[in-house]
Amino acid sequence: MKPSLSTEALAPQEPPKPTLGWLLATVRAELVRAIEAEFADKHVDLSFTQYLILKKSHELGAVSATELARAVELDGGAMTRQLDHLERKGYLRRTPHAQDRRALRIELTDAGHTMWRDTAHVCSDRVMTAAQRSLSVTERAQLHDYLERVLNTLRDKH
Amino acid sequence: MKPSLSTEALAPQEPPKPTLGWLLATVRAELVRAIEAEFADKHVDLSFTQYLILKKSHELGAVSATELARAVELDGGAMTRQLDHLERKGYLRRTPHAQDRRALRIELTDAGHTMWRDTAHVCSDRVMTAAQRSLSVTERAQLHDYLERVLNTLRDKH
DNA sequence: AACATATATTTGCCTTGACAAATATATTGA
DNA sequence: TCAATATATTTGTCAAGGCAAATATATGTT
Repeated sequence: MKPSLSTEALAPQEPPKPTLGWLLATVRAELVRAIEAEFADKHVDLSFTQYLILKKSHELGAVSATELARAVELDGGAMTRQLDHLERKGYLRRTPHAQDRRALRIELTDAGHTMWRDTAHVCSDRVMTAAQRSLSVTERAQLHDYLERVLNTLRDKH
Repeated sequence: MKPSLSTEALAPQEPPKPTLGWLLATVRAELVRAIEAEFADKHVDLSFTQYLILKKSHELGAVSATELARAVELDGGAMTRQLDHLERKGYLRRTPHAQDRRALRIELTDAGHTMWRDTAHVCSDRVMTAAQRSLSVTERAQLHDYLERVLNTLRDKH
């Protein structure tokens, strides 16, 4: 490689000095990457967002698109498009709501339930468990607690 | 609001049950939002990504676009476009590299240095400090440590 | 009932970033 | 030197998500 352009000598410093912000972004990105890699490995055709939608759909049962969007914190427009994808893949279906003709009833198909229980859920669980294996139970609880406190501070609920 | 479509009664459960993944995503998103809000408040016309570029540019001095892209972990193509923006705003400049005619030398202008030191840096510092105010020094170190360990596990070092 | 307002979904537009192709220049090896 | 290969930057294309407008339907008010 050419001599560096930098005015200062620079060490190999690959991690750009782990600030809290950098750590949060990087750990999150690695988790998403790992889960998507696990999906690819098991020939599961799901993006991370689609995985979140299946998960919430399984948790909540039949709900409207708007409720689902709120639950996964996704924009309504984006939700419409992801529902298109997931419907085309056969994992969920849109049914008209019986009382409210504006609304839909989004629910997993049998294939969707099976995919969730037997595959997607297993993949993500394996990754999340593996990711935390170097932390003791106490440390996991502390990590959780610290992050919640930072979040509460940011949202100003002291 | 209409009666819920859900098959189960659902409590107001606004936080969708804070998993580690959710906490990471949410804390990070809130930090970015808070910093951008602080910028808007101080009439600083910078996106979060642009802020990262100015920061690295200040840290590293004159470097090539590729080095800068690696440093902020941004795609090369995306970097080109952000450099366009930042150049148009007058915060940095592209100079041809003396020895390598393929490469550029990216460096802050005087306006860029001033913006960084007197404004952007101050805004982000205030936010990051405030965010962590509910954690003791020890707890901050632990949070840092736990996140690094999770990251190392994910990247499979040791 | 008629009207104003609120909500559910869809669609269009915009920005962002990843990825790959294109172009220009460097470097290495025969 | 010439060819093969590697690198720096730019550009095109694509998918994703945010936001706002459009459409359909509900709800509340007079």
